[in-house]
Amino acid sequence: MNYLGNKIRELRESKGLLLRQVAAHIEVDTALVSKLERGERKAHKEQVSRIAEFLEVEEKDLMLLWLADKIADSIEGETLGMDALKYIEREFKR
Amino acid sequence: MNYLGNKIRELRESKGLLLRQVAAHIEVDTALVSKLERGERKAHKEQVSRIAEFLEVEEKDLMLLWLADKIADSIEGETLGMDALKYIEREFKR
DNA sequence: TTATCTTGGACAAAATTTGACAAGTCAAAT
DNA sequence: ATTTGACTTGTCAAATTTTGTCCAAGATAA
Repeated sequence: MNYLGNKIRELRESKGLLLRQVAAHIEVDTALVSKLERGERKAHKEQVSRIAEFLEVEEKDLMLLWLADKIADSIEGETLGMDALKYIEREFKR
Repeated sequence: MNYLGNKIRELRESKGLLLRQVAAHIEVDTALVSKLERGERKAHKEQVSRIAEFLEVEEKDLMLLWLADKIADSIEGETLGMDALKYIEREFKR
């Protein structure tokens, strides 16, 4: 899953920014940012913060997507995925 | 989180079985089974299958808990965890 | 073309996970 | 008090996964 990457790309392009500008801001190679946007690599929490800062969006908004990706990845291809989600939600309500 | 480990221990003890018997059946060290039950190590999918077989419960039942642990671990300590869960569920319904 | 932006692949470095082994605790039995 | 059996804990190297860079190649626009 790649909710965060898609969002980042959308934001970046809507602002007319280049990969290398984002890369410079989070101090990594341009290729890596390309991979983050396409979901080929996972961003670190810290990187998400800095990207939010650079793209001028609420850190919380990106962090939510970052977490959503983590969850989605953890159950990808699992038939019981949905059941497990429900189970967790029920358990958390205690 | 350790839904699976707790369940395994509960089942094993209710049947009066020993760690080393489970260990023998899934072909690992006894210490490892101890760790799996206490959540210090994560079981492999294949190991879950064999444990279910040995303890005579539906594989699905244990697999659900195994997945639940994965999800729980992926969001542990995250304030936005619940929001992310909801987000994923909504997305999945499409 | 030429310049600029982006992507893909290969790779080493770094981080994480894994499971065995040995030593440890503890309680019950002898 | 010692032994025995069940379980736990610490350590460690091996295996696996993840990360990020470099560089070459693909796109795209001017």
